[in-house]
Amino acid sequence: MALRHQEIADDLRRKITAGEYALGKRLPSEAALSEAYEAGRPTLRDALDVLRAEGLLAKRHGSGNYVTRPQPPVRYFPTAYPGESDAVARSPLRTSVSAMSVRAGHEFALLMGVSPNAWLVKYTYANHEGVTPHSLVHVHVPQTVAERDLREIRMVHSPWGEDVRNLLAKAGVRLTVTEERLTARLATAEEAQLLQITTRTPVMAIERVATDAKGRVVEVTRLVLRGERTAVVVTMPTANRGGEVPGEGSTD
Amino acid sequence: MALRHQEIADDLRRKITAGEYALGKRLPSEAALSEAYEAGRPTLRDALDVLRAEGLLAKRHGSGNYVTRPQPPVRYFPTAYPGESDAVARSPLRTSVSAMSVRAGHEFALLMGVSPNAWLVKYTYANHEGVTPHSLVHVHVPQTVAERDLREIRMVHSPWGEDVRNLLAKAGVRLTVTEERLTARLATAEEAQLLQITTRTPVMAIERVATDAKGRVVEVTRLVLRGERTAVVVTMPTANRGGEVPGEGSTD
DNA sequence: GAGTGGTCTAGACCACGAG
DNA sequence: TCGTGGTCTAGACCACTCA
Repeated sequence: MALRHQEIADDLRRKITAGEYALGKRLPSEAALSEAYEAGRPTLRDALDVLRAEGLLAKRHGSGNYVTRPQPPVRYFPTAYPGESDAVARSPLRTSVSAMSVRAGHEFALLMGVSPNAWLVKYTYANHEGVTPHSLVHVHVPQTVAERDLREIRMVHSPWGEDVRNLLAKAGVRLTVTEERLTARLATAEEAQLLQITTRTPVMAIERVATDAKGRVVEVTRLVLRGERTAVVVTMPTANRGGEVPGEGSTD
Repeated sequence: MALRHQEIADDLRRKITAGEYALGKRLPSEAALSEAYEAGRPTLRDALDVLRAEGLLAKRHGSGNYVTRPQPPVRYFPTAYPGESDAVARSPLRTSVSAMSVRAGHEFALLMGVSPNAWLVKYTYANHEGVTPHSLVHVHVPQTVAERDLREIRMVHSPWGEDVRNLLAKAGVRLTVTEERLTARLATAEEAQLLQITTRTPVMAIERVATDAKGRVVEVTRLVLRGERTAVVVTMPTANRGGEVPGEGSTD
């Protein structure tokens, strides 16, 4: 069963890659296209959604649908180390940071093993790719883990909150283990508004929990990244594996 | 600006969590609900999509919308080691495997540094969570990297293709580095059909590339996992970090 | 066969953006 | 101001499920 909006997407994709609709040019209006394809506008919009997800189209509200080329995605490396923190120079993102004090609340209390009334410092990173919002980062640190004021961030070394880790390091906090939990889901209504996307756009949601030598959770960070504009890269050496096939010694 | 389908979703969520619609019970039909809310059916269905993404609803074509509870997501660990491969016992997934020989083609030729005409062994893993398809895994291995026949897999140790790594290990191939590249995107038409989801469902797409000591790429695996049913967990020791704040020796 | 969800058309009104 | 995309209603037809 061929879906109508897929058929239309296939035809438009062909025309785009054939150059019939040139790079940077505006497509005919959705009304005109839906008439040309003898389709309803929702159906035609579903077709455009397919091409947008492929990076071939960009929508501009009030202006039109424009032909684009897929761009290489922004790369996110789990637990990037300070040594790599020229990341900000290589990153295509512009980052702005703010900080405020908040109460832990039940959710963070559970995660961090503190009282729900405990004070946290919450850093908010907003990353933009050109003028387009790309990702949101919220870093939470208990106000008690460092004696000096953590609120001050002079220079952004990474879009992903690495500066807070640097501040923690300077304050003598040694992180031992960082666990990251990644899911692919649709944007919530709030995220959609902040990232200027719709709730039908996939995002990569990451929860990062860092623990110090005493087992205390000293950083909980939540990241929401535009899914189709982000690649999470995990590189692991396989050399230190056991090397044995389990349950089979030399069954050659 | 409050969106109508969000308002309806909020109201339905309230009724579900309040027990007005009990767990396991069927909701009124979409036609009835759209009339009750004085909304169009597409709008009502958008509202149901929100609740489905939250794990509160499950759709059954021809039957109805049923109240469910969010289940803990399936966990995927990048480059799980054979030592952990009782994973299959802990996993809630049922796995079936098949293998076939295929030509590399241009895409894999580029990735693996082989000729497009080279033969690969392609393993396909289909994972089911109960009766629901959860994920698809395609493992590609050059037929030349191992002398023995790789086609035979006697027992599944992991839903993610770990068995192939075990076979490689037995054949004397030592993997040194594995890189995984993760993105969140919408399902393609083909994936949607195989996973019994719609093309508006987010998936976690993973490309895994394993290299041996000689720098050869000996395994390329593509995984497509239902996004809202999967958590990728990355745990990294932070102890072996440089520990220095870059560019600032003792600027205290 | 009756009822359900899956998809589509037709048409409307609103919010945004450029001239 | 006017054309654009964003959202919504109304109604239709088809495919699937189950009694």
